[in-house]
Amino acid sequence: MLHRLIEQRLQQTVAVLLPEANLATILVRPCPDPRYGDYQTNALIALAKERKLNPRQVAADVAGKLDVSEWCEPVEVAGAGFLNFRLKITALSRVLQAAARGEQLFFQPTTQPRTIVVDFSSPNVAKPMHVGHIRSTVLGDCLARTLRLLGHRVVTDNHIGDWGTQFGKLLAGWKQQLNRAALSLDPIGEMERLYKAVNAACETDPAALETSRQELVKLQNGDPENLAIWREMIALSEQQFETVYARLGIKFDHTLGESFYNPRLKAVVEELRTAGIARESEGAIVVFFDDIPELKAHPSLILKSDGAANYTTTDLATLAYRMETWQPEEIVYVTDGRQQLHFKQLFAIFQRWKPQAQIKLAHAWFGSILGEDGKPFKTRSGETIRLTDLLDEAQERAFQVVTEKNPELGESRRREIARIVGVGAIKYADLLPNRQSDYVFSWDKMLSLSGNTAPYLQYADTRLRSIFRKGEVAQPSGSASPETVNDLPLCTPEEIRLAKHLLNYGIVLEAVAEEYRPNYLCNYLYDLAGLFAGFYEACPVLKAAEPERGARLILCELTGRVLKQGLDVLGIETTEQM
RNA sequence: GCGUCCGUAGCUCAAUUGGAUAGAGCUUCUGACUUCGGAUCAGAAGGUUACAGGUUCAAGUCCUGUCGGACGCACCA
Repeated sequence: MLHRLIEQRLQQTVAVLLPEANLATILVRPCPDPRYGDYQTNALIALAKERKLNPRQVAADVAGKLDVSEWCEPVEVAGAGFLNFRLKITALSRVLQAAARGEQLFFQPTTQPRTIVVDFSSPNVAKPMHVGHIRSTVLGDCLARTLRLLGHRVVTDNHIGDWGTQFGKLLAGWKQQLNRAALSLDPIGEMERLYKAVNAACETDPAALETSRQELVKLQNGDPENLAIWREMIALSEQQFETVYARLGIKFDHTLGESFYNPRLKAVVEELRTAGIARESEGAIVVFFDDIPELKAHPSLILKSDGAANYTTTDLATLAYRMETWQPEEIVYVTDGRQQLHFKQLFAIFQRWKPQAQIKLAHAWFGSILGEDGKPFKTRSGETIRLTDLLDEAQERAFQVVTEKNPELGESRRREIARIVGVGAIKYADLLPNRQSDYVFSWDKMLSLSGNTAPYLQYADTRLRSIFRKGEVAQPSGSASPETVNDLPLCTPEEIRLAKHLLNYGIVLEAVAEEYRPNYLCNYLYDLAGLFAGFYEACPVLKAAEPERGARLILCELTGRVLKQGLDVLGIETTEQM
């Protein structure tokens, strides 16, 4: 893309003027304010300060030697020593024409594809998927899609919670008070009821607690009856997961739950013991981090004093399995921020265990879910909002709006549009905030259909498509006839601003992948849709005379492609009508 | 007590990680030609970025302290 070409030329020039400069720091970025230019660099300021030179003088010297006239208007030195670059319309036009010919869509796939495992969603067996799962699910899916688009080999793995102490209570409840009729009607609701009932009993009745403990031990020892019940609970839960994922349009390459790793746990503990990484302490097997100040006060258990493994053990086994199976260069865990300490410990243990491993381990954590009162959104009885209910509500609200706006459409068509709008609104509401912010759950916010929301972006897309429909112009699909695009006049400010914004698509995709932050893409697309709306108001397309008409059609086509692909990366569908 | 994250417009949030005059949406107010779809657009109003210091050409962003909040700190996942 153009900013890269400018950057290369700048680096070449700096290398000549200041031979020992570190060129990796010489970067060209989009200008925050279009008044100053389209792209800028501030690297010369720091460079000059290091050498005790006058920054403005260095900037002026570089600007004097730098030849970017192929792409830019004369370079300007500004402020403390910024260089500002403003694109020539001819250069802009060339990039758009190349895109119209299908050569690229304002980004370049990576030249160094990596294998990246994305671990996300991870719901628990026998529990309803609730609003707490949606953020991991939607974020993880978006990151996986972004990395794939950029050309990486992505493996998505749903590490479901199908093992653990909760099964003691579930088994006890299942045996004592299972209602088969209720189970067939609403399996998750019935299993949740059983768990809550036994859980409540355990708080007052030590005998109930003991029963649950014994059921758990039997399960862990391979008791056939308990294993059969456990498998049935998993099967019922998986049906629920599939239903929700189908509605969200999300697929996993693998669903390997915690239980999958049971056979490997003993070996993990043994290896860590013999390697001297873990040792016995107070009856448990523990890893200490005396040499890591941050973790000094936080040792990590890998085997409880009762001989059972825990979360950390399973995660270590999972990590080892993924290394052996897929040889990834990177693993991204998308979970709640409350697990930060756990992942710091996990990564530290892994580093000692496999010091030769060349892998980037990343915890892409997100904020907690709060209630509308700002207090923690806890899953006490009756307080959970099921994901299925949330989706139903979103689609129903969208249906009312669709019906109001398009009463002439048939119901099934309106339902389909409502599905696309409703699900899109929920996903977007989850992707738009900075992922590290705490998440304030609010029906109105989640389901809002106005403002910076998915429906706004979807609406921009339908208006855009409608131009091609109305004009009976085939929406070119990447191989537009070159002769129609030889001349691409961009005259109005609206056209130019829109065109320039298109060029930055790739920068944003790379930032999303680099920092695991889809909100950059949300904001980019919102700006794109806004610029398109401004263009749409100011610049008639179909009524314009040639060559404006052709140029504007190409601008529409490219905007449509970026918008559609960008929304697709967010996991959001578009629709012809809405 | 220790650690992590945070405090930005009335409300909900951005700010590409140290860049130039801190931006959006919601809300309120004012406008938009018999218009390629008004789920739209143009404009107005709204700020001592919790507070006090410090670092430097430059601080919402980094450092110190204070106040306020959320979360986490060996046998849950």
